[in-house]
Amino acid sequence: MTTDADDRIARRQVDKFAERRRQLADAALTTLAAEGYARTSLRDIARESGFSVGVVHYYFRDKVELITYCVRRYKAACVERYDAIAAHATDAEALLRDAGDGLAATLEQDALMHRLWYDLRSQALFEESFRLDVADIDASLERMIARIVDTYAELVGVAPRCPSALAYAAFDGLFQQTLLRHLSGDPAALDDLRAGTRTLLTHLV
Amino acid sequence: MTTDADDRIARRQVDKFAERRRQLADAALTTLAAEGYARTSLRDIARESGFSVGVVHYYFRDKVELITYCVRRYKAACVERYDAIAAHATDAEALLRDAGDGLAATLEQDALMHRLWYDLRSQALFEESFRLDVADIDASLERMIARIVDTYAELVGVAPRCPSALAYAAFDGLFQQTLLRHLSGDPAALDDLRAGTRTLLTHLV
DNA sequence: GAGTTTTCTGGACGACCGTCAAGATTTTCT
DNA sequence: AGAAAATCTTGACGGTCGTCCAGAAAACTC
Repeated sequence: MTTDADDRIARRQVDKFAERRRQLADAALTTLAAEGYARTSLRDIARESGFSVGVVHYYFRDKVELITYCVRRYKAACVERYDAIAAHATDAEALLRDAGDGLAATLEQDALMHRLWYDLRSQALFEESFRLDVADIDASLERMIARIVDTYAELVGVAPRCPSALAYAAFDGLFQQTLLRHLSGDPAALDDLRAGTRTLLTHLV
Repeated sequence: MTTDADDRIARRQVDKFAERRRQLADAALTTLAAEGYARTSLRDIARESGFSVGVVHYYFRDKVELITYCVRRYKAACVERYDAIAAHATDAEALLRDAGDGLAATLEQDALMHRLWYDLRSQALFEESFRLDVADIDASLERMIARIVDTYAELVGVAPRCPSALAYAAFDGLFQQTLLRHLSGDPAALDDLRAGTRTLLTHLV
């Protein structure tokens, strides 16, 4: 049987392997965010990572496994980011402001990642390989919006008036349209997102 | 100078050339709808059209010109389809019903074309070549939603309470989420679109 | 230090891509 | 009927793609 020292050594190697996979996946996400799914090759990803294409194949069975791993990694980052939005508001007005500011902040700071999200969600309609992971992300996003809507409803002392799927759809549309405008250079886009968030929350609750 | 007969002959040839371009573009749209932008090659399009790749190159300078022409052709079809939605309602309840039924009908009948639309809109964020045409389509869609919202507002005798861009964003999100669900086989998707259309109209006006 | 294991490189392969052009075929004109 | 123009086919080209693998280099073990 192996000793604790054996376990520690084996564990260190496993951790090293996993750490390299994360590193490669981060290079992949960077390239995907910059170029889009359709225009990203394994050679591009390798170049971004500083390793050869052979290393990508050493750590991932094929391109599909790498992309799927990336989507899962993206999801983890997503959940972390969104759970923080409007998490501490204690009155309705503060929540309206924090929700709008939170969504505007994440859109501005991670515009290219959000663009990638819509790209991948769209690609998932044509390719099976990461469709379930994309659906998981959508479900997380819906929960985030439901949390904000429910919290707002509580703070104004009413029950929410529409299903969480509809609220999510409306916010998703607002976010996506704002992203398009922001990426086109529209200076009013983020303020319109804040105002739109307020309008949707007050009208849908 | 040319005679009338000369004009008729030249015109017939120009028409023949344009007709072949439309035919090739329709084959391209069919293939794009089935496979998505990323996975569609000129060879695939040629195969769908029944002509060789050389014919595609005879009528279009390159792939970019073909895709751009397709997007414009798609836009024309879009505008025609959407201008008919809820165009004849004479009371608020009829408009709510017609708008929901119209959006549900077009989603159901042209699901793959709508999927293509979201694919192309997403691609337009990464490639310049058809970005302006995609923006034109978005503007048409916004006008369509604005028309429906304004008509509803008139019928209930109030002014609309939110900007057309926000109304369009919310409807676009609803439509897209419904498309995702419909394509995944969710039997309730279209009914939820009808219900969601009603909720958005009544709450945003 | 030698042997073993892990990690990584770089070249090759077959397939596919967009584009081009010579020439065949069809259509039109005289 | 023959010539000209228009239309179309087919093969080739250079480039890119994902994948594979022999072997080099680095790290590790004894």
